[in-house]
Amino acid sequence: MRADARRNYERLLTEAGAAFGEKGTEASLEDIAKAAGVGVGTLYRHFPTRQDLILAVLRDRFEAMAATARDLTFDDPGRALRAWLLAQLHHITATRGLTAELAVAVNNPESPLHGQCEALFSVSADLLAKAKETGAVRPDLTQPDLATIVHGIAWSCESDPVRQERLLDLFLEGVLV
Amino acid sequence: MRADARRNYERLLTEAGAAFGEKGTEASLEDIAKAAGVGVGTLYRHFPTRQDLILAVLRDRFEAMAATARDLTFDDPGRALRAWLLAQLHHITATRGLTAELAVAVNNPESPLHGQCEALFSVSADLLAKAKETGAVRPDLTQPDLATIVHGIAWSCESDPVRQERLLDLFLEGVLV
DNA sequence: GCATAAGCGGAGGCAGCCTCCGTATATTTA
DNA sequence: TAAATATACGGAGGCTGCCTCCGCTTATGC
Repeated sequence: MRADARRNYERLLTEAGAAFGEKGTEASLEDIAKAAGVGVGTLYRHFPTRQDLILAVLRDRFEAMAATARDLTFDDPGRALRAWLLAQLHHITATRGLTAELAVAVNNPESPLHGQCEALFSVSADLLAKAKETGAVRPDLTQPDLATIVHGIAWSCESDPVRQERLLDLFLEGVLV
Repeated sequence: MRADARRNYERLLTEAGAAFGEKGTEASLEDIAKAAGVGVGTLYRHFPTRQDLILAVLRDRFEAMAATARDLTFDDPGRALRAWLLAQLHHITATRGLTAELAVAVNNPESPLHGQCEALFSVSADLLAKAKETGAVRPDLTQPDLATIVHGIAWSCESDPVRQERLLDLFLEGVLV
């Protein structure tokens, strides 16, 4: 790839992330191109469809999430699991505007991002298995349960991390006495 | 309101509900007008903005939900609360495509639908108070907690009522042992 | 039946989507 | 270093959907 092409690609990705975060996935692609200082033609050559652009932005975010996962410490399995779920919440919130797309990627095996999801799933699955071994969580809990509820919580109070954390704890601890 | 106007209004509402359910809130308004057998002008006179149309559709759904609430039986408070949350899940699922709008109405006091939400909130609040009295739920649980988690669950597995019910029960019972 | 208030509908201006292709520039080669 | 060429750029233009405006139509009251 030519140097100018790579440069434009990066700038488009940056501006797209900002625009999607501000205005949601319906942000004008012409505006994104303008913000990146290129013509629409260039945008469409790099990202033939809006979906391609969205996916490219998400791919970046997945990297960040995978990095977080690698840095997790594994003292108490129950606490480790909670920490990981909380980290996911923060990442999803940082991906404001794309939460719905993220959820599609997670739930739909057809998604081109599903492969990257798998890596994160396996982190969840490992932590979950450890937590089950030590009896920290109920044995019928599954990794998809966790993925789904985390996305549900992240989406339903997208702009309020405090409430997200509260709902996560309610979920973990239960509501019925 | 003239008879023909009322007729067109109703038909537009019906078609809009169908279109939003099928294609989401971005469904073409011209298509909706066509499906209802009227010109776009008529659609825009009745519903000056897309938002107005969405809100009108939701208003209908709220009525249905309020009716469900009135029919609730109040034997065991814990069970009654669960039944009400489950009923909400079903209604939100039936409002497929508008879940996000619904959540906005619930969370944003500025929304023109917030008034109708209040009626439903008070049902939740009553059931919640009763459940607390009998010690069926933890005392720090709030009505907004419930509203938010229900929407999160409904949204995160929009098309799978079985998983919705499972997640609701996980939430109620808790995950940590 | 007529007058008129109320309602209808689609033409048209505008914005954003996406394609296409002439122009410009990075890279390779001699 | 300069020519050759592969690669990339960018915006004009066709298209679709949004929304407004206003001349035409029709229900309703007298």
